Amino acid sequence: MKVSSEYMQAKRDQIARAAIEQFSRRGIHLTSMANIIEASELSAGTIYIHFKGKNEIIAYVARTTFSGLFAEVEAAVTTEPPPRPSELIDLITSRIATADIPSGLLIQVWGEAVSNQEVRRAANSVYEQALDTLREYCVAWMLSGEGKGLPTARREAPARAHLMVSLIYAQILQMSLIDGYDTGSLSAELATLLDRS
Amino acid sequence: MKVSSEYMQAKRDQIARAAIEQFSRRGIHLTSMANIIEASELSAGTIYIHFKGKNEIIAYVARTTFSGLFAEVEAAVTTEPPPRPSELIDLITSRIATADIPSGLLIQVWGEAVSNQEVRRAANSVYEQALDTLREYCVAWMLSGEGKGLPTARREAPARAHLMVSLIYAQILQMSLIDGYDTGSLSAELATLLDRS
Amino acid sequence: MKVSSEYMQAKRDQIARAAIEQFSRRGIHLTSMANIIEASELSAGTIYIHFKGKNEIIAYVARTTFSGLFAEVEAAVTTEPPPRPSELIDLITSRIATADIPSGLLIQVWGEAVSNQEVRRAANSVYEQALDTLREYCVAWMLSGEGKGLPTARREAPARAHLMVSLIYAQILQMSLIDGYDTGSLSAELATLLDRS
Amino acid sequence: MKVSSEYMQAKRDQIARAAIEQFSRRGIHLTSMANIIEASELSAGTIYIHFKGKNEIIAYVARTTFSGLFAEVEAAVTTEPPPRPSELIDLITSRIATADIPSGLLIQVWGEAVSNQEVRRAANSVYEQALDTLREYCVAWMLSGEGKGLPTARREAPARAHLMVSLIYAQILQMSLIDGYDTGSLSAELATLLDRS
DNA sequence: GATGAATGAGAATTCATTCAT
DNA sequence: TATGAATGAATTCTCATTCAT
Repeated sequence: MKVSSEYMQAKRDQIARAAIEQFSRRGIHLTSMANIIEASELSAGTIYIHFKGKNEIIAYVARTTFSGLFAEVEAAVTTEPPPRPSELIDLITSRIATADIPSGLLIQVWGEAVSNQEVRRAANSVYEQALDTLREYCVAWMLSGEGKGLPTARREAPARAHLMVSLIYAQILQMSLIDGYDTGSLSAELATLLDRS
Repeated sequence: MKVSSEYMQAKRDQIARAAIEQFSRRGIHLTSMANIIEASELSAGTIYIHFKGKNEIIAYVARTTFSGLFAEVEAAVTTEPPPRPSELIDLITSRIATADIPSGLLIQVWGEAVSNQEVRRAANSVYEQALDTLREYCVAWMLSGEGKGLPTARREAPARAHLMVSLIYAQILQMSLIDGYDTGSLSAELATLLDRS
Repeated sequence: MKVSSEYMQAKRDQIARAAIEQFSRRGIHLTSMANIIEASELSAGTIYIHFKGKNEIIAYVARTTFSGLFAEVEAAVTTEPPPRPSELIDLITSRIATADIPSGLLIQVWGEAVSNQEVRRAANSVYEQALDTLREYCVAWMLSGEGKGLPTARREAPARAHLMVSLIYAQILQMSLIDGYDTGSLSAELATLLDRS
Repeated sequence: MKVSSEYMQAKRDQIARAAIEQFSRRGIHLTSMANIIEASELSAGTIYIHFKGKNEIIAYVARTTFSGLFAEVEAAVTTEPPPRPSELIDLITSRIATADIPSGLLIQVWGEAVSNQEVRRAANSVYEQALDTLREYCVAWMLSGEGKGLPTARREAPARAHLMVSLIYAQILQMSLIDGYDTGSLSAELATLLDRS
């Protein structure tokens, strides 16, 4: 029974969606395969046709989660007109808060990365990509928003991008961890620090 | 064979130390009770005399880990002479990097907090304490380091403290997560942003 | 690998048979799941597909045991030609002695009923059924065997049925408990007391 | 530290009382040594000074329970003036119902006797004693109550005693097992059958 | 004799994975 | 490909018993 690879990919996503839902609700390691099987409305055997095992699902979900994060970063930097740095952080933060990838999962996956090499590699890879993307954004912003010259911009952009990544990660962390956390309470401060136009 | 409560506390710590070591190495949920039993050099029964079960160990380790984090924050703000804000973040970060509580455990525990109410409460509680402590530090710094008046300091301190907590958490996250991460690469930037003396 | 519900029921019975055998030999609570697993020639996991746990097995075995007892009562009262009361007790007693449900298990299950609500309910339910069945038998016997009128029969049957249940239970008890017990030694006496035809 | 044997016996009884209470409430095998230790207000070590282990406690409790039963039988047959047979059964039944040995424990101990040789021997021994005592009572009753001659009485007493034991055991069984059981509902019937004075 | 922390074998149960249909 | 009953090693936890104090 030959099936299209679209079909296979759709099944993988169906399983991944179920896993994501269960992982965020119960915790990655408190979610059993039985939980995923039930939530996906598939059978045990079918899951194992599409994934080699639970570890592969975890790795896939981790990559999906990181992709989601990176997609928001990229969407934010390409917004027109270009947002100011503080607006960009707000934008990313608020989009992640409402994304179909629960932000609680991000922290869990970071925790997983500590002892799981495959997940760790994915976390590093996404981190580098985000840093690169924000570096380019910072160069552009310094040129047009702050009126700096290209050499100056290139020199200062890495540190600025690093700061922005840090603030984004910190917002995600606090958003998922702190009950009643107000994302906005950092925004005003960031505006005065980052948006020197 | 009556023993003192110090003895009992020492046993708890012996077990907790073993758990911390195993949790950081293997991951919290990939550590079995058997792993903790072996690492603690105690018997299964003894563990269960001192802890109700694995969940209680996790919660205790989480609280210990958070206490360790808070202890570094407090040690840093009481350093003499008072460090500048960027120095304070450096100080906390570097102390955590070398503390007996592995920083990888902190991230895992944050991940655990997503689905474990008890751990979550502890995470929130430590966060509030750290914020309070940093707020006081910021007021003091603005008065003496920036020459601001008390009303101004009081008004601006919360946002500044929030920013500092965010940066500390972000540093911990990157330190544990990003291979070859250079803590110092953020320091210079922070100095220009935070230390307006 | 979809299977019929008859197949599932057959598995339950296979497990129950193994449990019954082990329970009678070792005692209910001295039988471990490992004993049942081995005797059933199934795996641990399979047992737990078919029963929620040991308690469910105990309850199922209790119900099975009581059903077996009631089946003998019912078989005896419908014997043709209708046996005299003392013959009926003999019949039930001797059938139970040779039934595939060991009579020792009955006593154990009665003991279990003291502290196990589910088993207790089953014991009460079977008792009531047996009493009802014997009451009908007594009415019929008084009408045809003793030549009494219907009102008299109806009035006297409950006490007679109660007496018969008591004697049946007492025989089972002594049969399982007393080494070298001779069931017959009560029969003659019962004949003179009960069979007033 | 030499102590009197009265002291030792008192400790044994203290432990046995705790065990009896726990056994009747929880079931013999669902009672842990820890339960007995707590209920007896002694320590684990002390229990093991006075009993070799749990099995010895069970055996001791079983013997105590059977002794209690036999004591009621004996008390009843020596009542003055001599009770009629049906009164005797009533008397024994009602005394057991209010004795400090819970009747539920009797059934459990009978259940235990199925797979525990020591308890079984005790059960048999008490049964024989009760039978002997009731045989003597029956002889006496037939002589004085029914006006029979000694040879007749001696010939008929065994069967009568057997019947009485059976009825006593049956009453205990139903009393402990059947919710809302009315002991009296058998009494009237027994009066007409047994008290042919 | 009394204590109670320590022991470790053994208990019940779970769960990722397989494979006959 | 899909199914879901079967597997059995691994897991968490308990408990009767011991022994140093």
